[in-house]
Amino acid sequence: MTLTELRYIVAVARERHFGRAAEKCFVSQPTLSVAIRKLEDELGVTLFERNAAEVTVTATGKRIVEQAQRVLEETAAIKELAKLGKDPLHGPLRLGVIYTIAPYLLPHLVKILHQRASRMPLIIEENFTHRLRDMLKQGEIDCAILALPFAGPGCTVRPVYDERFVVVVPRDHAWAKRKSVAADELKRESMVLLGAGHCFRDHVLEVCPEASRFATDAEGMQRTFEGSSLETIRQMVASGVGVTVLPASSVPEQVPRDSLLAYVPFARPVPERRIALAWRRTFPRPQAVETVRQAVFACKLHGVTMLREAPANAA
Amino acid sequence: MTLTELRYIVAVARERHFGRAAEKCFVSQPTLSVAIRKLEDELGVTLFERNAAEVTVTATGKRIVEQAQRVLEETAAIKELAKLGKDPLHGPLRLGVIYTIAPYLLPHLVKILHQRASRMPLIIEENFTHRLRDMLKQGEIDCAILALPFAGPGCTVRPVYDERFVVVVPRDHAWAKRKSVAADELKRESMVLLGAGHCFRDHVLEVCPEASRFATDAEGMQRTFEGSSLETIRQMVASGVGVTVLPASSVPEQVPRDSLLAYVPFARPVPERRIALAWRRTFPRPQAVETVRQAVFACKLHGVTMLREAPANAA
DNA sequence: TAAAAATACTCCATAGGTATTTTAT
DNA sequence: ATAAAATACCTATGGAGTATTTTTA
Repeated sequence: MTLTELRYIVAVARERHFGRAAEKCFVSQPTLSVAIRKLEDELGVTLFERNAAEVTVTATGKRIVEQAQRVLEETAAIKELAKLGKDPLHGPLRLGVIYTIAPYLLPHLVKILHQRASRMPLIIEENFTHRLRDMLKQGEIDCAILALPFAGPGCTVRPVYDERFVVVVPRDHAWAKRKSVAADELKRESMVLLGAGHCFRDHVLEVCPEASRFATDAEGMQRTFEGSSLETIRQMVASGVGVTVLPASSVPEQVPRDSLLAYVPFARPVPERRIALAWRRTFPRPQAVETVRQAVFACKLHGVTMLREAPANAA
Repeated sequence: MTLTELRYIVAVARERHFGRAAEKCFVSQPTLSVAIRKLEDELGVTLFERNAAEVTVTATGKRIVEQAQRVLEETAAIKELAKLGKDPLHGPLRLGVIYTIAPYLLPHLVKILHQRASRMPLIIEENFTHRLRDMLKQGEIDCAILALPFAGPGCTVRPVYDERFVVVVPRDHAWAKRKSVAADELKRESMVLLGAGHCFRDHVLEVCPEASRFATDAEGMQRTFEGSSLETIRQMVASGVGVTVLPASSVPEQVPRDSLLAYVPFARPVPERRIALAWRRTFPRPQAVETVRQAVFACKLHGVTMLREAPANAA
């Protein structure tokens, strides 16, 4: 049984005439006759009664023709689905973002993408880098925004921006009024770090290797603390537990007068992290990804350098 | 797009592996790859993301695969319908019967067919011969029981029984006690005939050509009357309008003691009509028709001679 | 290196064409 | 005699095969 044969029997049932039905199907009359005979043989049923005068549909034929019409309608729906699927900016895009980027980038990104690709809603997955890598591989998300270094199997990775780190201290801290702080000054301070699993924790430890979970001071007092999110850490610093380092995008543009916190730039060389967009090489909507990339470039973030002319691939 | 291709994509979506999917479809892996590539090209959409590691279904692919499954289910229903349609004794049979046979034959016939082919309900059409011929031609009925002569275009006609005619007179008529009446005796009587269109009217007029709508007696009194059905005629005779001729099957087996009518056989040669079963030569359920024919033979009708060994075709 | 899909090619089944015959009115 | 479907026969597309290559983890 073929879809063509079904189209033929529907045409014959409609026209009640092999010749005219053949015309409607843009085939010759013998082609139609043979095809219908073939289908009748296969089904073991006579669908049409042929008369020199006219063609009539048998009772079984009528039922089968109706069913054939249903089949053809359903196949037409496939073509419709395909047509919709052709527009790469149509249909949801599943975007993964690491915890230390999501709350600060997404408000900008979502707004821009909503303007530029309104028919492409974002399904957002906030998670750790390693989890995003797995989800990319499994096809649970389509692309991800995360920090380098990153290597996903079968993934293309393109850097999108560099983000400077900023020192955060309590308002009454000695550094609060300083123009800058050097990285190695941090080792004398009590520090608040993100918990394990966050790549940003590792970045900060690179800047300040002396901090670690069980670091203590000369008197044996604990001097490194952990928070589960950047916002938690910020609150801990505000309450005087210690100092910390945050990515620039998480720093408010205007620090309120009554803020308990002060944000101090690093002295050169300013530590920073490189943020990238990653997606499966095989993901069939590269234009959707490119649209996201361009939207990231359009985000207005302080302390961030967009990498518009980035080289092809980077890892 | 072919049904085969749809089967392929459903298999790949299920197995998430071209090789295994190919096995399930009993084809080689390249065959499957090529077919799916072809469908993707035709639809202009990527259905699957291929990885060395694994195959994942795209968002559009998922929708299309679901729709493909629906198509395949509907095609399976076609096969089911065909299977049902294969049994010639399954599904209704549309049977036409002329007015002067239906009320007397059908009670027997329906009972027998209900026993012999319970899955073949009869759709009964009671009408004039000429109307039944048209309906046969149009495929509005499948076969018909009627009186010869009959010629339908594209029809096979087989005689099934001969039915004697019987004279019917009022109880107090001079012939009421006679053993027989000769046909030419009728011309002296007032007669009640069926209305125009009934073939039985013509049969009776062959027996008694002197009767006609405007026949009058010596004094110019009307002597031919018409009724619209055999039962109406019977009542008119009972009320004393005249005599009539009925087919034997319409004569009650037991005449009630208080009947106002008497039934008198014809003297030889007994006039009779030949009843036949007719159907379109192209009707695809000859066994259904044969079943009806055999069922007619099994009917117990008085004054009727079944033609079991009838010759092939007769007109 | 190994596993999987893609490619190259070959073959044959069959869908479709044209010309003709059969059939029924 | 005519109109319509069936049949005969031919062609070419493309579906399916095997062997091989490419790809990527």
